[in-house]
Amino acid sequence: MVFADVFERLREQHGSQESWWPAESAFEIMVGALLVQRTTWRNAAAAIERLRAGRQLTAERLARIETAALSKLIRSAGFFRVKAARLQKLAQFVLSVGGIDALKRLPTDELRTQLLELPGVGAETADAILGYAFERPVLVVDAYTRRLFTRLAHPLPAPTDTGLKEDAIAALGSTQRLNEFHALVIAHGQRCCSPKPSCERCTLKQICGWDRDRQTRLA
DNA sequence: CACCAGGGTGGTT
DNA sequence: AACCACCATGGT
Repeated sequence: MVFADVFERLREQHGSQESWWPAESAFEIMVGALLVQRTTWRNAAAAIERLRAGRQLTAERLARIETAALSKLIRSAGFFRVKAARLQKLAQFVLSVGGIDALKRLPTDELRTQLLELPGVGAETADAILGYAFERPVLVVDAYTRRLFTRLAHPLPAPTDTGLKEDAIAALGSTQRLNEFHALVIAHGQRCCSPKPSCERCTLKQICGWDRDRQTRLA
């Protein structure tokens, strides 16, 4: 109930979010999911464009390039040394299983388990890859999602990640709607509910939970 | 100048 | 299980 309601109201406020994660292949989305960690999409996209321009945006090339050379290409995404090593592990993994097409045939649970074994792939990145690269019906729970639903629940306890995922899948159903929901939550978090002042500028305060706030720190 | 961005990991209490 | 430091660039 809550999810479908929030979804509609976020859409009213921010508009539909189609093709929010632009990419030309599933592999490119996997690369982007690692590069965007704790950075802006702008900086991650610049790194992807440098990889593309250098013709390194394939599993074959990323698996073979020197780590130092790779880290220079992705410099703009930050944490470039750790991310370079992680990208190479990802590329090697894709090659070892027989390519992206082999991964597309795996059941969602099994695919998720294998993704989580990769260095640098935690719950959020795994779900982003599942949802956007492989179009599986999952919810990406990130810091924006937790903040929003913690505020909505206030003063009740914050919902758990697994609870949010189950409810979202039950309420929204399709991969397309789940992905758009995630995009809407981020658009809302970026344009409206900033971390610190807690929704001073929000035009739909009911969504942020600002109107039910009791001077408590909600971030 | 401080703060933040579409996290994950390893170590400490 | 809850914290903590660390990774590092680029925009505001």
